[in-house]
Amino acid sequence: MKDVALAAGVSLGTVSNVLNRPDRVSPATRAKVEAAMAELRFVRNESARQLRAGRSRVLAYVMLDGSNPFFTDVAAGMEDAADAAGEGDLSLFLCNSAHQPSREAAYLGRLEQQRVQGILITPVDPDAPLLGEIARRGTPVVIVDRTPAGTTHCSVAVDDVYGGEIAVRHLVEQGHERIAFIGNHTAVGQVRDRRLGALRALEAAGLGPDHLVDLTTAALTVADGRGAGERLAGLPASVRPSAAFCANDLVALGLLQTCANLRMRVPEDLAIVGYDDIEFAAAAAVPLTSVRQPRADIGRTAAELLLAETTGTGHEHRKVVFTPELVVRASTLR
Amino acid sequence: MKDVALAAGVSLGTVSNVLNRPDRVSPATRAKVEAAMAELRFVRNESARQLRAGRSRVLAYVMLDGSNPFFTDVAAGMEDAADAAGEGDLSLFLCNSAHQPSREAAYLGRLEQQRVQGILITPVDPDAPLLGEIARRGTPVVIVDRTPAGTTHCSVAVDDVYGGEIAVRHLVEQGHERIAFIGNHTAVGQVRDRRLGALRALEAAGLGPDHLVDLTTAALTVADGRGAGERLAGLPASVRPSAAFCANDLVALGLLQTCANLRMRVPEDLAIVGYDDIEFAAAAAVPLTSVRQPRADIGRTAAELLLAETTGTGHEHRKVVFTPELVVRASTLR
DNA sequence: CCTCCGGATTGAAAGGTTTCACAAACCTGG
DNA sequence: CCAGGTTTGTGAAACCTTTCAATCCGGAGG
Repeated sequence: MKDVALAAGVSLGTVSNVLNRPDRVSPATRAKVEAAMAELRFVRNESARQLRAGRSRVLAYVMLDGSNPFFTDVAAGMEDAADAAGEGDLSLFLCNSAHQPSREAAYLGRLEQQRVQGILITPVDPDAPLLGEIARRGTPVVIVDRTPAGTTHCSVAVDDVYGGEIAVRHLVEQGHERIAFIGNHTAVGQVRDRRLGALRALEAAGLGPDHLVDLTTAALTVADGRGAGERLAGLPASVRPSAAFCANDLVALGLLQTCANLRMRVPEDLAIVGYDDIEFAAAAAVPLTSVRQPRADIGRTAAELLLAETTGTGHEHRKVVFTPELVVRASTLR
Repeated sequence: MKDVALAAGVSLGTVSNVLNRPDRVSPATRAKVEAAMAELRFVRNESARQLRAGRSRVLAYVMLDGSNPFFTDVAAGMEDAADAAGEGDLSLFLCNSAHQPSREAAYLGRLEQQRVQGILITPVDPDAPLLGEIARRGTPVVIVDRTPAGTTHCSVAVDDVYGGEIAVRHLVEQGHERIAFIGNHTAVGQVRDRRLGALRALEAAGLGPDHLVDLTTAALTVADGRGAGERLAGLPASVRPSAAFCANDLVALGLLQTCANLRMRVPEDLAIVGYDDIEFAAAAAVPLTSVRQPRADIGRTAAELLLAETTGTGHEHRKVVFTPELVVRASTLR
């Protein structure tokens, strides 16, 4: 900027004014300065800018799994919200923790040091103390697609119990009485909630919890789905479920693939319900019945909550919960 | 840092030493300083750090399409390379241009102002002058999965002509003589090259260019594939191709879906070859024959080239070209 | 002709770190 | 006990902006 000022024959302050308050400077000077900037190939230094101004124009989304289309769709919703709100002055950076707590922590540290305007995150563990600390230190954090126990952040999630419920209710209505649950459910969290919903639906139909057959996987990938499919096929016919409810679509697609390999017909031999309704679910071997989450809305809402927190005064943390819906396709309709 | 220095009873320079050269400071003082940092919840200010130090510890990948698993897999390869090279001191931020030149330009501007260490990009237009300007101004740029005409950057790409060639050679070997090419080929670029390879394979088999039937799409999405499928099905039997080579897997999956809807059997009525071999290709309705690109290697190599450029002295720009391979599955085997 | 006003421009401080020359304290061996 | 060397610690400059009070200038009003 000093060089530009020199070249244009004005003071440094004027160059800054051209950049930040162009209306405060006469058209003639502005033209001179702009010419000098072009001439010298001036590029603003964002570090200095941010250091002095104190604020940053960057949001970040720390995704749990960049290779799962669900999260990239959520991210797309955030981008829309940021574009709409920021008047081109706001950008969203994506970080992929790939389920690794260490990577997640590294990104969070970096973002906090960078003094980003706010952090959106689908965390490995929504109750990790680190998230609360960051929020307390002043960087707003919004939890996406998870529900934290505490009240230090806003969050946006989907009613997973209800999602599980409608999935299994549908299967029961189709006449299934033994249903596999395929996923990595733990004591808390999303997958547990989906399973809980499944149990509720069974109960509502007068079927006990023993009608749910757990096939536990390590994670929720296509490969896990394939493995679970093989285990399922290996069960004796007397106990083998006639339907499977998968904790996400990747697992369901893997399961579907195993079925194709083993010549099990879907839905005749096995009905399948997935979760997330990613784009590929509709294009699958047998188009997949799935529980649709409003992906873009989740992202958009999360970004809006974050922006409200950074701009608004007297902010109250909110927990938004969306309601999923069942999309019925061939994989459950005989 | 001033506060920390005060609290620990040392000078500001010492605090900096604890942070940057811990071996230069005695264990006792270091402990004092670290205690003060913890007490005061000190978070380093990256802007000031970068302003003074001049260097940044951030790489960025500007993806063309975040919702295409191909690019997220490429990004994963980059992350691995960054982790390996940076000793935890380097992070990769992802930006999604979503095919929009304006968004791409906005990200590039932001990244340049941020003085990131380097930019990886799959550009909308690999020959856009902006990229050259950025490189000339000093931010290294590596072009990913595209081949720029000029020589201002390193680039990593895949031999698309060869990819098209092996795809269509395979179809010809399977006895197909009229082959649809589904994609948005233009005067230059990737899709054109794949089509060119297809023509070569036909020629090598003694079949003229009229044996390739162009079904042109607007973009390369699943929806485009569906649309192309409907057009293809509408062709009179006399001219309808018996096989289709799709410019990417998303298109192929869309096509496959239309086939299922219209009761066209794959591969009996229509053989299909995709491109990219994304994970979902194997899990599709009929497992998809596809041209596999070494996605993670592309990303890894690109990041390594970028890092070599930033660290090494006397850097020469290189263009790395990988060779794709055909993965044959049920969609072409009758 | 003078005063006053408003818009345009200026100059300097401030923001939080790194770096480097330098000073202080300590240790070694003679 | 001292010269010389090593280890620790210090202080100030520099990095590039933004911001704001202060100055300048031309013109309108009296």
